Amino acid sequence: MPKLDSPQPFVTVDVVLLTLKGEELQTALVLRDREPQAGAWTLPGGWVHPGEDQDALDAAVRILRTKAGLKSPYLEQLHTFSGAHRDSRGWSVSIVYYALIPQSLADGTPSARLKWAPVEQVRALPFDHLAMLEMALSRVRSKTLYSSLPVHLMPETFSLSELQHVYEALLGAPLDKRSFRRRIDELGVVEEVKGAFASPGAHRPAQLYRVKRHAVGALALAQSNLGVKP
Amino acid sequence: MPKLDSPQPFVTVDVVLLTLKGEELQTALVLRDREPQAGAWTLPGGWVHPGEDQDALDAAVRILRTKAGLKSPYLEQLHTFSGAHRDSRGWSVSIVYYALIPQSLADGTPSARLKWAPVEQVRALPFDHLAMLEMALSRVRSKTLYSSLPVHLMPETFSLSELQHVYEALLGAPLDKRSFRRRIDELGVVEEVKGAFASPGAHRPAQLYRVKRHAVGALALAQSNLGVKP
DNA sequence: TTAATAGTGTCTGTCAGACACTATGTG
DNA sequence: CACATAGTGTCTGACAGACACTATTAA
Repeated sequence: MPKLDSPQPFVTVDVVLLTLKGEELQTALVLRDREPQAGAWTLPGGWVHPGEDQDALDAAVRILRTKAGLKSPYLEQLHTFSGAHRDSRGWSVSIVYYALIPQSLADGTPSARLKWAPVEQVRALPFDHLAMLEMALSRVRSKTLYSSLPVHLMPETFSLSELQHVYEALLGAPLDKRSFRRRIDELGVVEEVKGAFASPGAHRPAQLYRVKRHAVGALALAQSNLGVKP
Repeated sequence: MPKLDSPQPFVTVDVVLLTLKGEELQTALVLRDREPQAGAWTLPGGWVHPGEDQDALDAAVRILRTKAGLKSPYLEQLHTFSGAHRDSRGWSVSIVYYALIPQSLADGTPSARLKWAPVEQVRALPFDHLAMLEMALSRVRSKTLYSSLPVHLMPETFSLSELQHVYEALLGAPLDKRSFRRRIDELGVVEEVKGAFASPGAHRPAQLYRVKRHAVGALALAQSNLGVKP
């Protein structure tokens, strides 16, 4: 068992919870109610409850439920931050997850203890929470280049143009419509909703799509760019 | 501070240490000397020592040093495994790293308590160590497709043909020589060793290369395949 | 009819893969 | 010389990006 000359690290879970409002990526912040950093806005997080949580993912789910009133969004482990000095209470470990939710779910989380902040405007956070946020943003943007991750930011049904706008907002660059649609089609993660169209103005209505059930992670990297022979 | 109705999780670090012997990827296993699983071969790991380690990476470095006699190979965080049942002693967290070393370093780790096992022949390991090994293999193979990660398996100097054989061993598929050399050149992580050639037989000697100092991670994903406009 | 966005047809430059060719050592 | 591997020149099919074109609605 552990060395007794010093206490064991304590273990927490933090969650970078992201949504897209309009063209703007926003992150959830909660008001800390105890020291250290009481009264500061931080990423939602908390202790692991060994009696209650099966594992750290379970703890992340519980934290999303209790701090933001959300259940089962896209949730994935990001990184584990640890060290003697990241928290003034001593040697600590934070297993960090990131979650993506559609705006409709984010709007259903009104609370004095939770707010949504545009990620570009978050310049400082307590502990090492800013590094966590930045790593999550980097991961999401990187996955946007080659996967269908951003579909988790979309509402139940959406048009391909709306999805393209989301990709463009995440990448900060315009995309070619033809290439975008080809790629989304190839990923095979969305399907038409037969007969459903969006008509938001004086123009042709758009076919609506939804995420396929049991859609695979769609992370399959092509065996290319290295000369892999078939 | 933590809820006192149950003890806090305990925190360990495990390392998937990989090298390539010939065409065969091998992983380091160490003999456990205490319960549970005393006498079993497991991944090298150990408790975090809060008084000694600055952070978990520091603990991984210490574990490599004390269990394998190695220092500062390529070392990167892989994933954190946690839960109530993965270790019979209770709710536990393992922050897992993976490391790559050249064969010459691996050969310098002779010990009755450490052995090298071909990864394809490892069918069972205690705790959840097999899942850790499999995730590390998956990560290494995936990064092989688009990065220069495998250079860390190479000796100080090496020819491009040798490097290609390593890539082929990792991917389990033959690569096209021209495409491979183009790609390695584009990655810009190796440089010629002027005047150094390998002459292992009755044929033209090969230019030797080494990893560039301060070579960037070379993980820059191209902004392509989505129609990103310049 | 106009305006505005949805969606498609199709060309073209680029480049990964294929592969033949040259280069250069040993025996 | 033959032989084996190192290294290069170059063609080609596929495909990402460009972009113009058609489709379809509301006003």
